[in-house]
Amino acid sequence: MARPREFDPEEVLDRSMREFWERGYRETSVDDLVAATGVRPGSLYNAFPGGKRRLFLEALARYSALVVPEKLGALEHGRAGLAELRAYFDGLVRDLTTPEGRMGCLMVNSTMELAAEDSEVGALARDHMSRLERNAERALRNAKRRGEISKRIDPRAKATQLMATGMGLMVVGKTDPGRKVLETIVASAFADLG
Amino acid sequence: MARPREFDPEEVLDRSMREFWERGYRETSVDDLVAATGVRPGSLYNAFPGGKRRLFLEALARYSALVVPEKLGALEHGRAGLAELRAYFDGLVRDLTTPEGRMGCLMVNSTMELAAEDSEVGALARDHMSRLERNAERALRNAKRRGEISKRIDPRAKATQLMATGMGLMVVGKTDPGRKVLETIVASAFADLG
DNA sequence: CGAGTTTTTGAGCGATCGCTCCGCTATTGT
DNA sequence: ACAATAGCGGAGCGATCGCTCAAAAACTCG
Repeated sequence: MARPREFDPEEVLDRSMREFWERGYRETSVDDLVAATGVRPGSLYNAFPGGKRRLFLEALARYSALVVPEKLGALEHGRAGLAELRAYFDGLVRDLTTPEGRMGCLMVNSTMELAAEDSEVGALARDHMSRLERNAERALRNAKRRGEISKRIDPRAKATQLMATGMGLMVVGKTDPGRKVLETIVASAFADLG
Repeated sequence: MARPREFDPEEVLDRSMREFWERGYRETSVDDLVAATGVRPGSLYNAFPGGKRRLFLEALARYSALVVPEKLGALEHGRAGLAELRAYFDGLVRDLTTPEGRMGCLMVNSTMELAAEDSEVGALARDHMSRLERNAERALRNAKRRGEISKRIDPRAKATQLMATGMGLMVVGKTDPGRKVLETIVASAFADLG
């Protein structure tokens, strides 16, 4: 072959993801990425043909594959029930009340910034939401079967509502509203399950 | 005096607001504003000292003063009850299912784009949310007093939840999810009021 | 009609944008 | 050792960014 690469593309993707997460797509310049990764423009464009946008889309995919599962935690498990569902939302609230956690969710940020104009981002955004919805619905079904929640609950509808509640938390969280507000939102969404 | 202005500053503000609404703050260039308003850079900077950012902040204020009341409708009235509260959310759903309505709410868009970095935008965002919350709370109090909703409902907490639900609708709406999803979100949020 | 004041106009400032290209360097296969 | 190959380094491309400024123009005064 030839001269080997001096950087790890996955690490570059990781650092780029962080940059996009902190600043958003448009506000992150290629110079920012160069500074964050230590990889110069020529090498960056050689390793990621398609430039800044492709790098962003791959960073989004990586976020979905690595960061989201971390946030979902036990909820993304077939046996998850009410406790895991609630733990996920409590985790969101906890994150949003820390300084670094206020960057929110890269997926939601990107949805607001780009989903309307970039259909590829729009598709990833839809996938993300339906993933949250599916996990919530399964947890609600398990919870219902185990008697953890009322039989009156419609898992499908409630899962959709909880997904939207998560989205709402991300918006409200951007205004640094204080932990109590966020806790009230979650508590109210869970209040009618009993 | 001297040479009179050839444009109406309020109309310029209106058209600028539309531009920021459609494209967002960063994606709207001064050239875009010049094209949208017909006012050239020199005159624009003369009429709005502080440049693009000040123009944007004044456009935000104008949105809050003119567009938001239109969307709130009868809800922003002292006697509003359950019907007006529900009508507001039905209006949101209706808007989000039209092509032009998918630009969402300028206030929410700006919150996501700028609230974390621009404290002036952050303050306007907080004001906006507390305004929605106050209106919802008053409507819920009226509804409770009139027996339109259960006595078990806590108007404060439920108002906070409904405000967050509105924010969630704006995020979900960006993905063009179909009317049914949005209706489910609203219906679920209102389901436990009875 | 000037004198004085403010607006309009349009060129264009320096900075930054995403990106390209080429000479150099490091590696592999023969 | 030497050609072939591919990544590195970094200067710099044309375009666009937000914004400024001097000169021409349009008004109100005396």
